[in-house]
Amino acid sequence: MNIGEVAERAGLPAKTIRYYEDIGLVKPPRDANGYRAFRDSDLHKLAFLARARALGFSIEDCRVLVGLYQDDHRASADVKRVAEEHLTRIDEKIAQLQGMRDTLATLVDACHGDDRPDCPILKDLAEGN
Amino acid sequence: MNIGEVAERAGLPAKTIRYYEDIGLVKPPRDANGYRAFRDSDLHKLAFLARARALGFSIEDCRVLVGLYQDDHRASADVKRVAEEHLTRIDEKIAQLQGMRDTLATLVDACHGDDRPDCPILKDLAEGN
DNA sequence: TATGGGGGTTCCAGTCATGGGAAGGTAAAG
DNA sequence: CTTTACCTTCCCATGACTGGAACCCCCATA
Repeated sequence: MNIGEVAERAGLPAKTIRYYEDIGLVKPPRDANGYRAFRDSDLHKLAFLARARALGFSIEDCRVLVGLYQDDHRASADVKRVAEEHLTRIDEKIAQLQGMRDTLATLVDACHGDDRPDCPILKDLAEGN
Repeated sequence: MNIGEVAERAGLPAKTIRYYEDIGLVKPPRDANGYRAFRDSDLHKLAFLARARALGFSIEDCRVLVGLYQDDHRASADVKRVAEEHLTRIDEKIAQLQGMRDTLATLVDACHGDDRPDCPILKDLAEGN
């Protein structure tokens, strides 16, 4: 398989796949013409990566997860720990965004949004209450 | 005021303030020795920027907001529009994270987390359901 | 046999909003 | 005078790509 087909099937841009090779996540062999010759196992791994990334795992987390995936003697506890830590980070991020959202929504609500200059949004940013 | 004091009072790292000057957000004059000599208005603007950034506005949004803030003839509608667009982006981001969170929480829940290799998390990543 | 199109390749630069650290000048304190 | 604490500029790194240039390769058609 060439990179185009793999990109299509894994749901990743070709650029991203080249990048993943660059950082050692996949190691497809090369054809005589220099083209990457992806095996089924490479495609499989890339699809795995695509899904892990879609769940927000960092590249380094992905590296760990792929390692665990390929290790028949892994302990599911190790996988779970990685996932739990990621879940915690996501929760923190959501909480942070939610805080912004609430403040922002209050301000937007308080703003008339007409052609006059008075604006509680700017007032808040300027004075910080 | 030197950069250290301004950093302290605006709640921004000195590095960040230098960066903001670099991209034209603030333009403090210089003393004879080359030190930045911040005026009250610079401090005020930097505090404004710090709060806008804390609400998640991008640097470009901040540039617009500062411009509106300094324009006595602004229409509050213009401010409100910027804030509403930002609010929408935040809501999208929260929804996206919430989706990840839910999937992840389900998977974590389903994983025994013991020393055996069977793991629904990896299974999901590998097969994608 | 040219030529055109649609693959593929590498390499370099840019994104966003900083942060780290080096190398050096300056000011305040003891 | 020396130490210490600032300040300056400059360049590199981050994460995870994305865009683009310049070039190679394979196949089909006129």
